[in-house]
Amino acid sequence: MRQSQLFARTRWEDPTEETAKNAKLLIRAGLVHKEMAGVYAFLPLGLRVLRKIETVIREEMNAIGGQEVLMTTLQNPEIWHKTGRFDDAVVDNWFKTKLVSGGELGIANTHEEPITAMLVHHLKSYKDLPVYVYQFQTKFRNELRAKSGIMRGREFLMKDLYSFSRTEVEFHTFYEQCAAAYLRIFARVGLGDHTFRTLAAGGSFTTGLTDEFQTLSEAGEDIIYIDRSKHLAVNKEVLTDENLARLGLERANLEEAKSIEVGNIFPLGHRYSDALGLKYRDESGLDQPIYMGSYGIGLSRLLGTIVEVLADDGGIVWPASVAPFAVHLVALGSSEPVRQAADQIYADLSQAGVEALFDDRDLPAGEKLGDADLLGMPLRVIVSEKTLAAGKLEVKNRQTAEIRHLTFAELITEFK
RNA sequence: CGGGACGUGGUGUAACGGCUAACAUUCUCGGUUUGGGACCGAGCGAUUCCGGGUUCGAAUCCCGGCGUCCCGACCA
Repeated sequence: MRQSQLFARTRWEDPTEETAKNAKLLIRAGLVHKEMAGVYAFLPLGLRVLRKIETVIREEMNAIGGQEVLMTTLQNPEIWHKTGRFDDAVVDNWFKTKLVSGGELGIANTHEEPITAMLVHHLKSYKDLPVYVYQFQTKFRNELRAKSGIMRGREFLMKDLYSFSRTEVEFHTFYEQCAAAYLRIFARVGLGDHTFRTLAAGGSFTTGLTDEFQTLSEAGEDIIYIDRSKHLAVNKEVLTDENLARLGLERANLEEAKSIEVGNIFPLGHRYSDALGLKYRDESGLDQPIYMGSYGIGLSRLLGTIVEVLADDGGIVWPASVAPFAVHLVALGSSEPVRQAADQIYADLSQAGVEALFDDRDLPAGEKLGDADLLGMPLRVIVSEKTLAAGKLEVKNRQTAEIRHLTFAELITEFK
């Protein structure tokens, strides 16, 4: 993409109304637009990151047998009455609206009920199970207080998967598969070293313990105790000797840290399947309850977490897996030879299938280099009088700041 | 929801109760310039968040509302 065509402009100064690092950088870089507190729109570059995160998650969910669907935002209250969760006293952060005819509707804040109710029409026999259904969908939650920029919004994109198993044992097998998939996802988006599977309390969904995936960051809302060698952690809320023993951890090896909850997985048991009448017929012709689990990752929060954790003083640092573009091609100077050479390299990169953002703007070098740092593509490739004279491109790694001088052919091999 | 801070061109700031609300930047036009937020010149851009009050006079003081951020509570 030619940067001269990109409508979203960068800003040099921090927006005064944001204090969170993720919001300051994402707004300055022109990746998001704040609509109101806790509500952020994604601009072209931000959307590209979101789509790449989505792709990573989709690949991992498909690999463990997930089937993707897209449920609705408008929700039928009848279904929710069956679990008692339409009541504002039970779920206090509903957004609701009304039909012209007067009937009340829910606006999706989660999807256990509709997915379970939908599957009543499709799951009948033990032969149909297990089934794993997931989606990428916007959730709306009427938070008392939106905060931390993009991290805790009233509207946000989430991947939610629901598992439907015949037995608790079958459920547990999948639960562990999903936990492993989650660790792969966080590793692939560049947060592997910073993210810990963490034992936590179940909240109002379930009585038992659950697992969270927590990324170490001062911007986090949680306090966890981590064992770095075992790469496991315990949330402060369930830090007991019994739980430590369960995980094979010892207090002496634990380190306290603030963290961001980037994902969670938990057993739902029969709670929703019973309430909504979802059951299956077993081999002997008897009806049996379906054992459910729920598995969530907030994509927009994950995007914000990547910014929080990996950014440096110069701006955002994207891992290659989720960067808007693999290469930021920057032409310095507007002389005809530089222009032509840069155009040619841009065309050649496209030809080679390398996604490049081409800064073809007629701006002073400092501004273009500053933007390149702020936007944070993994590789910055400079074309200038200097590089033309040397006959090689200057290639800078955004994360390590390493500078190399490569021919185009050498550069291309990086992407094979 | 309790507490606190704040609200002035697109952005960032300034202005004792008193002149045409100032400066920088962005943007437009012309010229120059190109390796770390260039230069010169000329322009455009504001109902000072909204409503009410005090006053000869309000961006400024008072009341109410709305909004934004922060702390706490809450967090499927």
